[in-house]
Formats: sequence, structure tokens, C-alpha cells
Amino acid sequence: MAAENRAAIIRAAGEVFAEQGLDAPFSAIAKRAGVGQGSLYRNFPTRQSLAFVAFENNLGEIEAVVARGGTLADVLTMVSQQASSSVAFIELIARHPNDPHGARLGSRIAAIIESVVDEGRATGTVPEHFTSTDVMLGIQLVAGGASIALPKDRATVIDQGWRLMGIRLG
Amino acid sequence: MAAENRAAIIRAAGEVFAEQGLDAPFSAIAKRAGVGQGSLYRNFPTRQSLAFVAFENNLGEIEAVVARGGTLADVLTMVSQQASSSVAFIELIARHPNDPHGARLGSRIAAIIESVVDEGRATGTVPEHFTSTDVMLGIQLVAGGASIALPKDRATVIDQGWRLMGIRLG
Amino acid sequence: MAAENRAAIIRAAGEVFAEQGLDAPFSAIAKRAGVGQGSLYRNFPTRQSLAFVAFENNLGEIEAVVARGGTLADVLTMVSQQASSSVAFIELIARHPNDPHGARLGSRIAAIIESVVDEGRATGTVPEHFTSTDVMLGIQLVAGGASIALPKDRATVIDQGWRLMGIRLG
Amino acid sequence: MAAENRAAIIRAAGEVFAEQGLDAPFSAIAKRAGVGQGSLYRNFPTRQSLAFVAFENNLGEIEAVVARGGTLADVLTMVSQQASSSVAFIELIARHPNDPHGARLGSRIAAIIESVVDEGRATGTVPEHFTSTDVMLGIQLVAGGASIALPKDRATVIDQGWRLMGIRLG
DNA sequence: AATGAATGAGTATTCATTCAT
DNA sequence: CATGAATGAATACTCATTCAT
Repeated sequence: MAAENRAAIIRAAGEVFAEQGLDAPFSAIAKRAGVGQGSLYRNFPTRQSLAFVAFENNLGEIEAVVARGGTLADVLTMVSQQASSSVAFIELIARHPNDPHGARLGSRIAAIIESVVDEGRATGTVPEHFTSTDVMLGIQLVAGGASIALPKDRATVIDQGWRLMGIRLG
Repeated sequence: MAAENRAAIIRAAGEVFAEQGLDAPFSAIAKRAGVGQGSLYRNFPTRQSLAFVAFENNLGEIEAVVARGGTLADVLTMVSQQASSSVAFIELIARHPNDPHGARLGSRIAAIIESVVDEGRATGTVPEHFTSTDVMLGIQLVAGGASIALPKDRATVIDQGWRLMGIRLG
Repeated sequence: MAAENRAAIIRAAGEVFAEQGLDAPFSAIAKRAGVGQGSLYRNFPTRQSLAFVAFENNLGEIEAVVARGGTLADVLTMVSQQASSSVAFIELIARHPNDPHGARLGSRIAAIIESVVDEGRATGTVPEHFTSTDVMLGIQLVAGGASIALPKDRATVIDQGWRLMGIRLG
Repeated sequence: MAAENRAAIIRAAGEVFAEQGLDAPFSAIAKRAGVGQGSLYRNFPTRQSLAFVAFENNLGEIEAVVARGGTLADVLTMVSQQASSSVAFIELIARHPNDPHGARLGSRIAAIIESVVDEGRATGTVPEHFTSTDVMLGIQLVAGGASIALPKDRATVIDQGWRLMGIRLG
């Protein structure tokens, strides 16, 4: 049952973090997962440890798209779509760059961007001079800009944000 | 004593919000100001009402610079400095666009940008096609991007953020 | 100005107690009276002292009606009409029978009832065997019954209460 | 320990409500029960939910008496005893006639009265024309009358109150 | 291991009461 | 005297974290 519980917790955490933000009460996650608070704490002693694992799913989806031949535009579109959860996601990484989990996630993201940035420059998704570091900073800007906006305004902030940076997803 | 207390509260709130963010405990503000919680509540019945007043100072400084012939680059440089130390400021405006106080602050900011955006376009601070709305969105992006970064990384995020958008402050 | 202030406080207290009950905040009374809290405390050091004086007005009105030839039915009707304020009024007296002010008020009420109870018995307002003490207890019952009812139910409780005790006001 | 704690809370609440009224601080109840405030809130999220459960005991006692052949006089005598010590009980029901819990309690009381009111009329406990609704209103009057009296006067108010309404318990 | 109950610290908010001006 | 600001105690409520079962 340990394995199922762990899986349920990860799934619940992803949902709850996306809905309520990274500071959501642990009790809400445990309840959604259908497990006791104790089980949650045994599997994930800290909020970060849970959050990192919870967001690896998101990353997996993006990696899968890239593996199937996705473009930089596809990647950034997915980030945009995952707006609210991505906000928490980016926030998490930005806040804990030294955390081993965070570093690993950061590397995976970097690898993804790296693998498609050339294509993106070639097809005009991003300006010629953009490095993969620039793209990652761009993600941080739109995610951060969205995070301080009201939920209803986030999609607009993200769309217009890409535009300001000369990034074309359409 | 009323006036000094009020001033002390505003000063304390500015500091505490900058350090701990917009959700800092009221008790911390009262303690820093050296007043009772009751005094704080009488002067500012809501968190927003306090936050707005606390940040009007910042805005005043920028307006003063513009009045003395400051350029768009000067304005954005000051915003950068403030955003770096006090992300809560931008957060406040982004979160409460409908609040009457917020609207007033927003209008003041819009007026400032409007008054210098032509100069900024002419001198190459911002790209030719930037509207004042674009500049304000740009501010939101760098402020938000900074808000999810570690304090020590904020200045870099802001600098590089401006660059990504084609904005030159130097 | 002392005299006017005192009068304003008494008037305000009567209104506020009637609206919000005997536990209304002092600040509300001071504000309604248009005086400082300090003035309120100087004139009436305790809540009771204010409440007793505030309700003497009510009593004065009833006494005036009796002086003009009012009947027991008139008296009880007035008590009924003053339902919400009367609740606080009766409560006050019932709770502080030993307070000198309370004793004085109680005596005035007793005097009023005494002066019209014979008429009330003769005309069938109350049963033959009712003493003035019984009538006062009756007032306490309907006032108390009303006090624990929801505001919207109070008039009904009072009306039906009189009926149960065999008292006819119509 | 959960069950004992819950029982301790209910017991403590009954006592504290009886002593201090329905608005007694939750902290006092938690302390008396020997539990943390959190436990109290988990078991009873609202004041009403606690109050209703706390008073169901009282009702159970009365129902038991009726089940063993008790009369209306017995019922009203028990109510008198409880009202005298625990006005909060009646207050609770009078204040929340629409609350689902309150409605249930109200129904149970109505059922009790209904089941013995015929007997009460036949034996002269209440006047011939009294309906069960009248009896319940009578309870509200004596309970309310008692609630605004000093504790030491309550028994007398209740006794004399029944007499005024033509109800004989002896 | 798994559960969920238990605890208490932390924060918001409201007033009664005092006091400086 | 009058004003109304100042203070802090009192209370409600929420969660993070620990632990008994």
C-alpha cells in the first residue's frame, strides 16, 4: 500500500498546489489523497520535497512532447497552458536553486530548452540572439508576472509577455 | 502623538512589507512602529489601506524625479531599484486593480509612464512600437520575475529582463 | 457644553442599546452622541450607570401617558411596542435589583403599575386575581421570552405571551 | 483517546454554557475539558454544533422520563430545573429554529410535549384550551424570564411564571 | 506502516479603559 | 472639560507538526 499511497499523494499535491498555490495546507493534500497526515509526512518530510516530486510529472509531459518531435513553441505553449501550476512550479525552482531536487529539475528543464532552442531560433519562435538561458529567464518573467496578477488576468499577462520579448507561439 | 504614530506605522509597514512581503503579520508592523495593534487598526482598518499608503512614498519619489526632467530610463531604473527591494509594491498594484486606492496608484503610475514614454521611444530606451501599456506590463514582468527569485538574484533577473524586452537603461 | 453632551450621550445610548443590546460597544455610543469616549466615561463611569439613566426616558414616557389617564392596557401596550429596547430595559432591572439606580427605576415601575392595576382588573385587562407584582412578573416573562427569540419573532412572542397569561390589550 | 476527549468536551461545554452562557469563550471550554483548542474545533467546527450536542443530554433525560410514564407536570418540572440552571439551553433553541440541528432538537421537544399534553389537560396541569404550541411558548417565557433574572431569583421566577399562566406542577 | 487525533503556536480583530493634548 | 488617540487584553480560528493507536 505504501506505493499506492505515495502515488496518490503526489497526484493530490499536484492538483492542490495548482489550485491553491504552493502554500496550501498539508491537511488538504492528505485529504485529497485519501491518506493520513502521518503518511504524508513520512513520505515527504518537507513541503519542498513534496512539491519537487509533484512537479516532476509536469516536466515529464513536456519531455514526452519534445521526444515526439515537439518544437520550442510547443514547449512554451505547454508552459503557458500550465499557467497556474507552472507559476508555483517556476517559483519553486527559482526559490531553491541549491536544493538537490531543484537542481535536478533545473537541469531537466535546461536540457529540454537546449534541445529545442536551435529549432526555435531557426523558425522565428524566438529572436536570433536568444540563448537557452534567455528562454529560461523569459519563462521566469512570464511566470512571475502571472503570479502577481489576479488569476483571471494571468492568461493575458502571459500572452502579452511573450509578445514583449519578441516570442511568437502561434 | 497621533501624527508621529501614523508616520511611524507607515514607515514600519514599508520596511516590513519590503522584507517579509505583503502578508507580513500586522503584529510585526505594530511592534516595529512601536505602537499598539489597536492604533494600527484605527489608522488603517485593512491591510490594503495600509499597504497603499505605505507605498505612496515610493511613487512620490519617482514623480519628483520626473518633475525634475527625469527620463524613462530614470523611471525604470528607480522602479528596478524599488522592485528589487520591495516586490510587494508591484504585487500590491497588480493584485488590486479595482480597489479605489489601487486605481489611484495605478493612475499615477500610468501618468508617469505616459509623460516620459515618447522621450523613451525617441532616445531608444524602449523599442519604437512600445506603448505605455507595454511598458507597464514590462514592469510587471520584471517585478514578478524578481518576486519569485531569491533576493540575491533579483537585481540580475531585473537587468536581464529589461534586456530581453529590448529595453536599455544604461 | 457639559449639559448638552450629557443629554446627547443619554439619547444616543437609548438608541444604541435598543438597536444592539445592552452589550453594545461604548465607542458606538460615543460616536452616535458626537462626543469623545472620555466624555462618556466621565459622565458615566460604568455601563450600568449609563444604561439606567438612558432608560429613564422610556419610563418617563409611560408615566406621562398614565398621568394623562392611560390604562393598564396602555401601559402594557407601550411596553410591548418598545419591545427590543424594553428587553434591554427589563434585563437591566432584573439583573441589578440592588443597584441604587435600579432600585429607583424598579420603584417607579412599581408605582406605575400600582396606579393602574385596579383599573386593569376592573376592565378585564388582567384576571381578577392579578396583583401588581404579578403584572411586573408578566412583563419580565414576555420581555425575557422576547429576548431569547430572534428579532423577527419577538412581536409574536410578546403578543402570544400576554394571551397565555390571560392578559387582553386590545 | 478520541472518544474520551469528545465526551470531555461535551461535558465541559454543558457546564461552561450553563455557567457563563452561550457566548462563553471556546478557550474556557477547551481548558475545562483538558484538550487543545484544535481538538475542540475539529470535533465541533461551530459554536452551535457544540451547543446542540452538549444539550442533547438534557433532552435525553426528559425523554427517558416520559418513556417511563412521566406526565406533563413531570416534563415541565424537569424543564424548570434545567432552565433554572441552564438558560442557555432554551436560548439555543429559541435562537436557531432554522438550524438543522436546532430543528431536530425542536422536533424532539415538540414530540415530547405532544405526547403528554392531552394527559396534562385532562389532569388539570394546564388549562383546557392549551395547545402543545402554547406549552412550548410557555416554556420560552419562563426560560426567558429566568434568563434575565439573577441566578438566585430564577427558581422563583419560573415557579411564579407557571402560576401566572395557570399551569400547576405540584 | 498507516491513520487521524492532539496540541499549541501564530495571527487577526475587537473593545474597554486610560491619558496626552 | 473635551477630545479622540493609545494601549493591550481577550477571543476566534487555522495549521504545521507530533504521536498514540
